[in-house]
Parts: sequence; structure tokens; C-alpha cells
Amino acid sequence: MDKGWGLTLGTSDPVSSFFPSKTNSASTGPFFRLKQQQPDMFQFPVSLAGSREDHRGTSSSSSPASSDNRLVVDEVDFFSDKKQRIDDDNKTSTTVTANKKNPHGGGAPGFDHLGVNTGLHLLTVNGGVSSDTEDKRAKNELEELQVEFKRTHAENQRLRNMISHVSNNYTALQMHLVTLLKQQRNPGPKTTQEHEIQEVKSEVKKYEVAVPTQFMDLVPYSGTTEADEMSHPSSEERTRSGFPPNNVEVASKDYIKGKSEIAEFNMEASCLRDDKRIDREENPESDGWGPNKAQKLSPCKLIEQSADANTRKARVSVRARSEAPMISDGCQWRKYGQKMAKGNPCPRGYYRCTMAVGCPVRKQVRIFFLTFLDFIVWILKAWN
DNA sequence: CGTATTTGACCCGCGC
DNA sequence: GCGCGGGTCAAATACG
Repeated sequence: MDKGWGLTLGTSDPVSSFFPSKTNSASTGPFFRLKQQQPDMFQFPVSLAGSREDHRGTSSSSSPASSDNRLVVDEVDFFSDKKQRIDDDNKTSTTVTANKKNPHGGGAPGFDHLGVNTGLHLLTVNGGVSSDTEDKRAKNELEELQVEFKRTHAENQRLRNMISHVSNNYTALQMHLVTLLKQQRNPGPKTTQEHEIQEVKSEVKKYEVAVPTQFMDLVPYSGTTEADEMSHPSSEERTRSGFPPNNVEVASKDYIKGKSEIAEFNMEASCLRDDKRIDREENPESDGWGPNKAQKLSPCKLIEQSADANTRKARVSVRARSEAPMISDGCQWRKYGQKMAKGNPCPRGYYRCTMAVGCPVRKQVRIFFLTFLDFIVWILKAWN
């Protein structure tokens, strides 16, 4: 549950990642470190005469008089000898001639000749004349960005707190369930047990509202196993990876299914152990439900059956219908089975191609939509 | 009522 | 040989 859910703790706002906070080291990825250098951009005192940026039409058009100023830029000239030579040769403005000779700006002496790209997008519009106003403007921008960063950092912190809170609640609920199951093995006074079950019910109801709606967005559909991907390179699951509406429908229906299972949840949780115990007691050598075993009902099964007499146990169908009759891989698939893989809460669906009668093409798809309650049920079953 | 899905049972291959 | 797990079958069920 910790990878690739699209939940970004760090803000994606590029503005706020300009200035890293020393306390927030967790959010500094490679991209962040790269951006860390950018404040220097405002203070970098170099004006590169004759560089490619100088010949861009934007700089010259934005300030027509800047070409005059450019000639006096001598603060830092890494290639003064070459520049001097060119000035001597041309006796004119270097920028104009260079621009004429090289309309793409690639042939300017110095940096372009050596293939150096600073990547700083330096627009040396004003030389040293208005550097003070430029500095002030840069400082103002810096302050604004710092304020923005502080605000985003605070929001980031708030989101982190929310996530840790949800995570803590989830862990607490899980531990609570485990404790209850242990208590059911050693049953105490019935009143406290009922009280505990009631507590779990209330907690589950609380999560029923909060958690699945969050997890619905967070649970990824990672397609299938690698073998599936290899055997069906352009199959249905690849189109699913982008969460088309069909699968959103599956998720929501699955959520509804989970809600309908809530009533069964406590029953299942309390009956799972009873069933197994009775199995072992009545038929120790058996390891499954045989045809004759259907008659040997545990008290919980009897309760279920009597309840079924009044309200038939709702069989919830979760269907993922596609609008198109044919999926992108050219086959029409029909599900013929579903299996729980061992050690994995996500079941495996088996599909066969129904494009032609007797078509032998089949495939399996791992179903990744798992409600919170399904996950808990899986934990309970794994526990038993 | 026809079609699709679910799900328990059964079959079979594989590892120990 | 046996147990386990994965794949398939088919009856039950849901849905249009």
C-alpha cells in the first residue's frame, strides 16, 4: 500500500519547491535539489556578451536600445581575446553581424563555438545601469516565493498529519480486530463481548464512510502480472490502466458490495472459527466442504439459514460491462471463473474468448479492486 | 427468458 | 504416494 498511488505528499507547485526547507528533508527529491540552485539565478552576476541568448529576438525587441548597452558589458568575459579579435575584425557591433551570419544564433563565438549551454536563460537586457532595480525586483520575487513556499509547506504538513492520522486509525482498527478474535477464542462474559462487537460495528461503520472512498481513489490498478503482460501485450488490462469509466464503475459497485457485506461481516468473523472448530470436531480427517457436509451445519450456519428464510441472502453481482462489444485487443472476453491466489488478497479472474465458438484463447486477469472490508475479511481468513 | 457472472466442486500437474 | 495450488466446470443466481 505504499507505492504508486499517485498521492504526492510534496507539493507539485513548482513555485513552492524553489526554496527547500531544512526541516522538510523528506520532500527533497532529485527534482527538488535541482531547483534548489535556482535562487542563485537571480544573483548570478554574469552577462555573457556574444552568447546565444544575446541574439535572441526577444531581448533585442523588448529593449531596442539595449544593443548599445550590450557593448559595454565587460563585467565578466570568459573569452575576451576572441571577442577582442572579432571586434577588431568587424569594427562594428558584434551582435548584429553575428545575428546576420547565424540566423539560428548557433555560430556566435565563445560559448556556441564550444557547445556550452548554460541553461540559465540569461537575458542580459540591462547591463549594470539598472542592476539595482533588477535586484530589488528579484528580492521582491524572492520574498513572494518564500511566502508562497511557507504557505505550501504548512499545507503539506497538514496533509501529512491527515495521512498519519488515517494510518493510525487503520492500524488501531486492525489491532482491535485481532484482539477481538483472540478474545473470541477465549470467550469471556457475553456482555463485554457483545459490547466489543458493537464497538467494532461502530468503528467499521465509521470506516465504511471514510476509508473506502479514500481507498477507491488510491488503490491502483496495476494491470496483471508480468506473465500476463507478456502473453497479452495489448490486452484489456492495458487499457484499464488508465482507469476508464468502466473500471470506476467497478470500483464503485465493489464499494457498494462491500457495504452490503457489512452486515455479513461480523457474522462471518465470528462464525469462521466456529465452522472450522465444528469441522474438526465432527470430521477430523476432512479438510473441506464435501457434498454431505452441507447438512452438518454449525450454529452460525443455522442462524444464517433461518435468516435466509426471511430475507434471502443477497447475492451481490459485481459486473464490469464495457460499452463496446469488443475490447481493444480484438477479443470478446467472458469470465468463467475466479480464484483466490494464495497469499494474495487480490483474486484472479479467468476469461475465455467468445469471439468464435470453441475459441481456445483464454487469459487471466488479477483483479485489483479490493474494498477495505474485503481486505479485512481477507485478513480474518488468513488469520484463521 | 436468454445471457453473463458467481462460486463451490472437481481435475490435474507439480513438488516433496 | 500425497498434499497443495492453479485451472476449469457447471449449477445457481443476477440482470436486462
